[in-house]
Amino acid sequence: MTTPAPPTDRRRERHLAKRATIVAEAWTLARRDGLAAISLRDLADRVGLRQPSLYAYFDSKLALYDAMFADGNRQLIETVSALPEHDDPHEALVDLVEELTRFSAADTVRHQLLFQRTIPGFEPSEQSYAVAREFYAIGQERLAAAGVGEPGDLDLFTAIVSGLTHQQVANDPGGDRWVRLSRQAVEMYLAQIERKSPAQQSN
Amino acid sequence: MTTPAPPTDRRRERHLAKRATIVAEAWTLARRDGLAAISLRDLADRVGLRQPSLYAYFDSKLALYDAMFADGNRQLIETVSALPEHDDPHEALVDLVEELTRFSAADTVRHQLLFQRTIPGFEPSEQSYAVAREFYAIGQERLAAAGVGEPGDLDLFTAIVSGLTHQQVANDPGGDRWVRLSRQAVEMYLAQIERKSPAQQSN
DNA sequence: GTCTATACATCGATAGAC
DNA sequence: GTCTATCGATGTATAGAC
Repeated sequence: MTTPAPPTDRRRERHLAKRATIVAEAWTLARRDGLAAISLRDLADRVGLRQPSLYAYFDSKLALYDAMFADGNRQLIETVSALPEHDDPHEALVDLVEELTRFSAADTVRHQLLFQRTIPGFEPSEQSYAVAREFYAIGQERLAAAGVGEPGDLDLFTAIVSGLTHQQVANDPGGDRWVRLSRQAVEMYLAQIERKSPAQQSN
Repeated sequence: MTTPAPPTDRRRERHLAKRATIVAEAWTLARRDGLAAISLRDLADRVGLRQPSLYAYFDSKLALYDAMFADGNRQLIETVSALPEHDDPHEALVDLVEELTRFSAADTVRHQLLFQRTIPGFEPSEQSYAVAREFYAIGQERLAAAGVGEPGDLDLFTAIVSGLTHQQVANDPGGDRWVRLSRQAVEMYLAQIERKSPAQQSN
């Protein structure tokens, strides 16, 4: 996909390290100029290379976006994995939603790449998409712990989360206007689930 | 902003008509290649002009995006204005949300330009933004009719609508997976409002 | 208003030497 | 792997004829 793997482990390690540096610098550039406005010449300069040399690490600009997509999703997994354990699955869900809204608010272009289809021609590769699915599975787990499993209920939940994050990013980039609504949104959602099919427990 | 208005009404009319044609063709191009991938040379070809002649209608590419932004918002206002009247403000709200989700699903790039900040450097002009505010006012009116007025409650509502539309566009572009959830989402929302501050009436 | 012609800077991408 | 050199295409803009 990107380039034939170098022969020795040493070389391979160096190669991957440099690749990571390039991706990190690409995020910086994207934050400054916009995601679609990343210039490969600028990027190369910032990592001590000439523009054509980038092609030793990425087959194309879209391949760079793909690496950023995978990277952003790994950050997402790391972030939600670091959340403290909770006995109460409802509270755990509130924590999750608040954290996701903060995560998006913290980096507009990251949110843009991960959750919006905005770069013409870009579609995540199978490998990168697998990382995204891994995150989705974590969310699904938390929902299941709160007693939510119906497909339609899951869709409603993703809509709520995506709505909070999107509004936060679009209308209050630095702030917490929609972060503060996370708890209420989760309570509203769980009440709706409960209303539809009352569970036996409610401790 | 764009070009000094032609002297006579006849000329002005022609000018505006051609401008509208260009904008319409720009939408077609955006749907085919992506919003950020519109080429002014392509666009000029499609309206029977040479590329420099486009500058008789738009000062820059960003000015073209601005015209598209205003155009899309006018379509939005037209769409929600065409909704049938309703005695029940709750039902009117359901209709509105369903229609908004359908509207977004019907044209991904239009949704992208209207509701996501995706084009580097683009920011709506004051005039274009006024059209967007006009639409927002309509929505606010409908909400007020349903007894919703608190700022936080409005924010929660915009999050729900933006979530439904975004998920519909991103994960089921041609379909109605989230359109079908609109009614449930509105009922969930109104129940939450009612729970917070029970109203005197409930007819 | 529209054209031809032209200019400039920038861009992603490739060829080929080392 | 990295370089130089170069390609074709792009957006932007202007001059000047008609």
